[in-house]
Amino acid sequence: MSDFTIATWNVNSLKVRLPQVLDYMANNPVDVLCLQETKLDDEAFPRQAFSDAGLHVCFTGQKTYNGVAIISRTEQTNVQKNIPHFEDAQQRLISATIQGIRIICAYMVNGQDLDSDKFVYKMNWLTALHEYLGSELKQHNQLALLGDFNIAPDDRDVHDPAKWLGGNLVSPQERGFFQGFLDLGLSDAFRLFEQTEKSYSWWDYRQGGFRRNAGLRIDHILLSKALAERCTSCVIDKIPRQHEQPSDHTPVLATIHV
DNA sequence: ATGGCCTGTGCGACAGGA
Repeated sequence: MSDFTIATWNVNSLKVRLPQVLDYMANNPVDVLCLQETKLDDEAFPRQAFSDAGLHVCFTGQKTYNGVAIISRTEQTNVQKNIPHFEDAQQRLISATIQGIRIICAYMVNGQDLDSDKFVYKMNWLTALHEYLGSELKQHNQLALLGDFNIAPDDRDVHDPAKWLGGNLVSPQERGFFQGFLDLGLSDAFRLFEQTEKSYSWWDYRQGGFRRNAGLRIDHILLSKALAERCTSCVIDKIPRQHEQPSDHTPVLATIHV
């Protein structure tokens, strides 16, 4: 038996954060790292830097916006880009099987505002993801969905619930989709364990958000039953958020006894 | 204070993020 650690990190530009990502893989026992907001098209992706470090990688991206990647220490098979049967110009999802575990890396839609066209797109995107997850769970007993969900599932996950009440990222509609994922049989790995209060994964760059711990927990790891039963810890690693030139998100890690 | 910051684009502001 050994530990298998999977993680998710919205890097807010892989071009800027590449040294931090390589450093993170060199110095942490992370077997799989899912990245979001790479903001690079596939031609510009630094594949050589990862292969030089002995890492496997799959990715799908576009210039300026979005973009996702999965970094792993071992081979990846059955790589699938985007959500099948969902036409989408935005590159927000990639799946791969690694050591028998189906890994789905997602950068879910922000939505901007409840009366925005972008919120309509968010609802449609989440509907397509729910359908895809149902189909993937039928084929894969061991499945993990990791990423930037752009949903704070509970008021515990919001630094100032009164200020955010009902707004984008915390609306009943968005939380309904999160609950829908749980209803498929997935578990929020972070809530499998006792956690310190006011634990967040994102802090605004403005107004000293990190210093004041004015954050949100919007980056999540959801595990199928077979993985949740063998999950031994889930933590938010705040150290990268303390670095020079940090991403506004910090990594979330889950360890599974395999 | 529907601003404050950061990134990309591309060279001046603006879009987008959350």
